[in-house]
Amino acid sequence: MPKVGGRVGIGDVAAAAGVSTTTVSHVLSGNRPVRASTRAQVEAAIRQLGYRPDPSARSLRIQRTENVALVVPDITNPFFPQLAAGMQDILHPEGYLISVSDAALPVRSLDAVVQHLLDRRMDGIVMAPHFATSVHHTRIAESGAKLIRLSGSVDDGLGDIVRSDDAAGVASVVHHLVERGYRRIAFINGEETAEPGRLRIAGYRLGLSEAGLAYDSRLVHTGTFTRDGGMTGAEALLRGDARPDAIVCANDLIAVGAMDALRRRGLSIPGDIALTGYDDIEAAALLSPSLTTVHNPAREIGRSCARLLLDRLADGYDGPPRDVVLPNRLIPRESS
Amino acid sequence: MPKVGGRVGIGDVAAAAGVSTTTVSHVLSGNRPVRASTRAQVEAAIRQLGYRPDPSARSLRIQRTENVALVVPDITNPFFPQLAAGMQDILHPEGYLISVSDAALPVRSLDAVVQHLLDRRMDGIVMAPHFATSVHHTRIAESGAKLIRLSGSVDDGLGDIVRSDDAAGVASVVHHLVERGYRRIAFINGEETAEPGRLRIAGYRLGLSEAGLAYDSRLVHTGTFTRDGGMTGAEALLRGDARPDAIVCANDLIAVGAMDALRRRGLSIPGDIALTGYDDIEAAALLSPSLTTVHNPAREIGRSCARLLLDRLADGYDGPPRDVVLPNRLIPRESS
DNA sequence: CTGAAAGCGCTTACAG
DNA sequence: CTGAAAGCGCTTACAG
Repeated sequence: MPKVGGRVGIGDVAAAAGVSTTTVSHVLSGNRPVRASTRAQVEAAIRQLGYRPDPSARSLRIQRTENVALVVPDITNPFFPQLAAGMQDILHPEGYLISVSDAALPVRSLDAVVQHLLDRRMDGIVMAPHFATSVHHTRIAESGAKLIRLSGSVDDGLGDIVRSDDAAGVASVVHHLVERGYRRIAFINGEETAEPGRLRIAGYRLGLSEAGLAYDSRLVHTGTFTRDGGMTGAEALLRGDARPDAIVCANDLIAVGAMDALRRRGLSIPGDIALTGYDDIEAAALLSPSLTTVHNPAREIGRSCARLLLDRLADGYDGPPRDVVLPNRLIPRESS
Repeated sequence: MPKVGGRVGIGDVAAAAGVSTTTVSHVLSGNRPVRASTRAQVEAAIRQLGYRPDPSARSLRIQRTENVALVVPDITNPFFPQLAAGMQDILHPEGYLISVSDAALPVRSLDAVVQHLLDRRMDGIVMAPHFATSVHHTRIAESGAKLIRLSGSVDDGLGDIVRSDDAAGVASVVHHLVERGYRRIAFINGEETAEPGRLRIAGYRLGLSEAGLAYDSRLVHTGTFTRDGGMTGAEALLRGDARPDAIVCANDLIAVGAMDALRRRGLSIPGDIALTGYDDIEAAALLSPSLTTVHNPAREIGRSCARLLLDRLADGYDGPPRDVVLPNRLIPRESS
């Protein structure tokens, strides 16, 4: 029975089983062979006493916390919970705990969040914020924590990268539209200063050229990744002298805004103009018509991050940073 | 300068400042007065050596981890990330780390998740899963971890409760419709076996009676909390002999399904029939017409949970469980 | 106002 | 195959 008024420790187990704490420890860890009969006695004592190892004591001794952190720019953006769920799929069964930190400016600065996590001696950190700089990455790497990022280049040697192939995703939308018979395919982009903006317009151009279609700058409008951006963009395209028969939007929010504009003009989707988005937010399936889009494999990205981390944390991988690129999936719906 | 090849510990600081580790510790904690000049020397040494306390050593000594866990049934449901963000608003500045665990069946059983968190010696646990039983709550409370729940009764003495007032929320929707001139107000519910189902229909009846309107069972349809449920429910109401002029839905997904059904019949919203939802999911604002709904104060709930936890963890509150009820906010939009 | 020392509960080199 | 003992880096009663 458990001691009154005190946690049962490895010493209690040892006493109950008539062995040393050393042996108890080795039964638990499997780090060295233990005679079967001894092991059985120890295991019986553990069960009987309800012994549970103390993680702080273990961490102090082994100099690892077996804690992993996920830093996101905005936990409220549905992409990130999916990422977290994917990480849990892999790391939970291995006994790792995942702390999620939202570095939402201006409430919490990324500097402070990173410092906090390093102070807490996280074994691994997955950095999702797009505004993270090499300063942050360097600080993490120097602290000894393993680093995984969602964008950037592997050349700095600071850690592994996992990402999805946005350009290929947009290109697959273009192919889908071409197959459906559309030829005058327009593109409404968000900010081109952002990485997604650059990658997605590149995908649009790639898709066109693969389909043998010419790039026509009159069919391209650059704005913001918002509903307003989509409305403005669609109106500009409809007023222009090169009228599109399909509009590819750089994200779903832009597509919602474009849908507003088309509806106001009395145009039918996809009858008069086809429309596509990117991201597959929840609303994409709920709109009428439902929106053709590309599903970002957030959960899969999370799983990959976790596997790369585990390689380094548990399996002793210590090679050069790896760059994992995951495919995106086209989700055809009513709007195209 | 930091020792080569080793973490700088409290002993290094003590040596550099020419004091004992006891004094260094007290400078850090403020647990006993230290002469100003001594403190200054210690602080200088800390800064110079870049000393950072080791949380495992501290936890081992003080028998607390300063870790808090949030357990959710599905991190992918947008309510829960908001909850997590609210908790962070309060707990991050206090130095607490928040681990998020998704007890999504059948992948991870709640039993296993709870056990895992207790093994990790969490100081506090916020339990959101609706399928948590008193067995789980009892195990948590007995382990010494502080428990906060999002539903249930405070009478079991197992921990604090934070919730929003769903019944009042639905009642406020009914009032809103009555003010707008609607009188034949129908209700489409989800499963009445679920707590939200029970609370929301209660709110509907409350709203009616407060407005002096009679309850008419022909205006009520019970189904599931899904888009399909809404479609089926709306069709049944439209076929019935008591034709409504407004439909209150027990959640936004039901409202989306009802919108499908109305649209198919060629009915205009809100011209022919007004429509409202509950939850304020992202899609509610993106639909056309945008959906009048009730915003669940998820972030505020998270903040309240964190404050109650902090009361018990840091401020020594040890009184009886508290029951915090937060108001919901009506979001009037185009559909009503 | 300050310090010497015990001890939190583990893991692991060292020894047999 | 097993054990005695050191030590991870802190905090805090005890003493002065």
